[in-house]
Amino acid sequence: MLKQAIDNNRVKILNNCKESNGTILYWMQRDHRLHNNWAALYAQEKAKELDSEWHTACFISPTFLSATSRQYDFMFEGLQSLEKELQKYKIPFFVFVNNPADAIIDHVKRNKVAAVVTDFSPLKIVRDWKEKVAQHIDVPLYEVDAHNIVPCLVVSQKQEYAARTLRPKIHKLLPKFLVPYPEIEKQKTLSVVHDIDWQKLRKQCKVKQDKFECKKYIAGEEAALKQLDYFIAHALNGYSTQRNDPTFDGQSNLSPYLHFGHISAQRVALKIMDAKVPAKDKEVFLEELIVRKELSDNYCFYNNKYDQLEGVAQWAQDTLKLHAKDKREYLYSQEQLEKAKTHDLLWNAAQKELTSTGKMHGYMRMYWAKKILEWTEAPIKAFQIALYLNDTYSLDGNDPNGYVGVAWSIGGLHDRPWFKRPIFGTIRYMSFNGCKSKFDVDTYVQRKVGLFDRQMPLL
DNA sequence: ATCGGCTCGCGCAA
DNA sequence: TGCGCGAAGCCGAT
Repeated sequence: MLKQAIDNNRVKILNNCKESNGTILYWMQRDHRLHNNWAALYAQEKAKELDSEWHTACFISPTFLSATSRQYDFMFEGLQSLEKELQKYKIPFFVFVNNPADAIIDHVKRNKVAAVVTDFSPLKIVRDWKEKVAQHIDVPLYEVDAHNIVPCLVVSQKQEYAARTLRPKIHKLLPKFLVPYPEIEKQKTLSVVHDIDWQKLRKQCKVKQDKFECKKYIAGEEAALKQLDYFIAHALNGYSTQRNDPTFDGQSNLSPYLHFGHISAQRVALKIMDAKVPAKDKEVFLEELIVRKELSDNYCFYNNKYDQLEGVAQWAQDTLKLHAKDKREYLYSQEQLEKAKTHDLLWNAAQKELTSTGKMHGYMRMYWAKKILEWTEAPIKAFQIALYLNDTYSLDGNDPNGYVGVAWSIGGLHDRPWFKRPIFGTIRYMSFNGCKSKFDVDTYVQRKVGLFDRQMPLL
């Protein structure tokens, strides 16, 4: 009997097919890493069971939602470092740029594949691909949640109302799932040797060229681990009080790495728990890393209107409708906002931080999105613009976290109603004066574009 | 500097 | 059926 390394609750079979003879294909979709990856470990385990071997393949869509060159360049950088790691472990690696579903179906037909293993994503487009693949291949398609510590489908079977309803469910299951990972083993021989022409593949992608100069960060697992070490050494101590001060680089800056799966949240959590800092700081960070992040997957999985304002609670939609005709003191177009041309220097600085660094400080993200609601003619329009800007310019754009962040800011998602105001109704309001009382607005505003403190390793 | 009110509804206790 | 309390606040009173 083989040792069962993976909790079977992490695995879901998406069709009714039986395994045949051949290799195991790991369709790496969301989590671009070899180590600390339950989907890769499951592929390895399946291969052992069949006394066979496993391969890894990425099927890159030529376009993806609102992603542009900045996210694709970062992703390709990560995949190139992954290629080297896979070589070390003698795991064949294939990369295709095509419609993912069609490309996988084709690949499975042409090769002797015993089963396909993939990772988990709550996004509609990815679920559609998987459904098509599941129907058109004649071998099993296994889905393994490699992204969440407590698997999204296990922790809750419904859309959760707020963090407070998900939190106890996560904490109850953490001892079962927050465990160290087994090792990936080297395969005996690299059975398929082929060169990947990265430049050619990148050219096959049809994403738009970035309109703004953006810092270039080093992608991949090694860079992510460096960033994590930097955060633990310099900013974790005091995190609970300093994280909401955007003049201070007190955030982990791990979100681009977490988004592309260059680093596993589970590994981050285990490392944070070991750090020698006050318990309160760890607690606050882990709350954000685990509860709030996994709440985003919960929302997107159980609410298929996650990318529209219509997805939020009725009370929030009602209150926004009631205030639809309220006078807007300032009205800006998407283009004015994109170019950071508003009367509010604080808002402009946040927008420039986004376009020039590919990240915006977490606290500013809330203020930024709420002001878009205040300065556009309709809440639906505000939602669309905020999502467009986030998904186009944030390195972690097109992620459940982004959808939920915008829905929280503009649609009161996972939040409670607050004091009535024009335009906002009972959606929580945030003000310039509030920022002024919390941090030094001038220091934040006066930072020149490109000089925001971002300790992520530069390319 | 600190406090209370604002406002809705889930989940649990009774 | 009642009650406590919640993902990040604001504002005015004290």
